[in-house]
Amino acid sequence: MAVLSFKLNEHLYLRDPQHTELGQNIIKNSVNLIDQLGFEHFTFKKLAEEIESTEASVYRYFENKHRLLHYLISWYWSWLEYKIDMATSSLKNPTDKLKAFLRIVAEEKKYDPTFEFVNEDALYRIVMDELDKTFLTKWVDADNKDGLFISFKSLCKKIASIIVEINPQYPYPNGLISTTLLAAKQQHFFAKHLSSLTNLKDDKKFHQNLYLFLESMVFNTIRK
Amino acid sequence: MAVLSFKLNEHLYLRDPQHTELGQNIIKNSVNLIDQLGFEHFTFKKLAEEIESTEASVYRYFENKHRLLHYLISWYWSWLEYKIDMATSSLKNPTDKLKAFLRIVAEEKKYDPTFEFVNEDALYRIVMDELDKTFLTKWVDADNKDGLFISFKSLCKKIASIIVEINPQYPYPNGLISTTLLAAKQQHFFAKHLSSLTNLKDDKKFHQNLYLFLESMVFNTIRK
DNA sequence: TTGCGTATGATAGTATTACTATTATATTTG
DNA sequence: CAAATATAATAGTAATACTATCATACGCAA
Repeated sequence: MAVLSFKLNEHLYLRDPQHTELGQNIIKNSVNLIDQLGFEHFTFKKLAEEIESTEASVYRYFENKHRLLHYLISWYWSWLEYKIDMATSSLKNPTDKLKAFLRIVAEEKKYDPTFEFVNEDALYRIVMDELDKTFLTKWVDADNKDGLFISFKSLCKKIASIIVEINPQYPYPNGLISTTLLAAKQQHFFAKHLSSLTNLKDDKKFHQNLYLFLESMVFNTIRK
Repeated sequence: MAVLSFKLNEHLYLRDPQHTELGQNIIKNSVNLIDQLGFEHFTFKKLAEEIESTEASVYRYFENKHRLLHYLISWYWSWLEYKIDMATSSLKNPTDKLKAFLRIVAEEKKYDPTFEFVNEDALYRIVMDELDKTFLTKWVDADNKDGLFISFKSLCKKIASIIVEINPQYPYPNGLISTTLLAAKQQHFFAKHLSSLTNLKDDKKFHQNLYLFLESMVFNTIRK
């Protein structure tokens, strides 16, 4: 079986976790632990206990837990971009491409056996709950210089260029896409926890309705 | 001079800070300190040093710093709703009302002498940087039960009802408004720190252009 | 086979944080 | 003046986010 992995920015880690067993264990179990405990209550100590290693060993892979979160979320965006590339490569019409993009953003994230050591639905929940913590810190600018956000930026840029294809006059393609990506996870969060802030319900039809919400917003906004 | 104050949910505090000098000092200086240090590096100890009081005294007003943040942000939403009420009360046409709302959301927040003990532009920066930390925690559901989010919900609800007036067929008024409110502060944040995620520049015309971005998104999305 | 480098484990230690508790003092109110 | 209440002063605790040191185990090259 072909093994697919993503090349992530080197500043995300001290030692590449994809190359060693301990590294893969760190990734796998940190996804599960952060999902369970929430990022604030997740510590390298607890992770070390879980994988029967030591705090010091984890610190040899990641400078701190914040960078580990960056790593996981970058992985998520790379994975999403990969899925979007697969879905759009055969399409010619930019409108179809944009729809395919929205469908993948809105769809349910399920465990994908292509990546044995990442639990995608847990990772999706982490993105939903913790994404903003990667940039809402005093280190944004430094992190940005280190290139920690390139996965997200790359995805945004790609979709923005599709919008430009559809309507070269629309002046805010990047803003609209970043808004759309963040709205997708916010609406899911609100459906779960603060239901009066959304009209979507956290039920079986959620992903379908989220798609309709995003589609109407994006296509109406950019039409000439 | 008339003194205006907002009635905020009682669960936000242990002792109402608006009633005492120490309380007002806590509010005033916590706004400035959080703005300077960021919420993570802000502590009650540092605040106590600043106001020449003690940690224990601050804890008599607020259960913890998280609730204090809730308090400040609830104050902000109440203030915004008040400004929107002022601006829209004389308007009959729901389209005009919605535009007035968007103008206030997008406009620059300046120091307003009506509220001597809150520095509104510092508070706006806090909202921009720290808002999401009020709900992205393991206590969302408990906090929600305590009513800590009513200021934000109340604002959302009010604006959503204007959308319903304009187009009763549009199915996602609440989702669109929560998206708009969050997009406003996200785009400002991106303009400042991650400029490739927006098409707006953090310059003098920022607020004007943010208005145009939001207006085109909202009005195009809801039109019949 | 020896020896070397590297990855990991074991253990200890530190400054800071987010509190809780207790007691003393000052101020307000009845 | 007495009683109630707010605040100050001080101490203490468990957890966190690291850093440092040393020992061991493993693979590989001479």
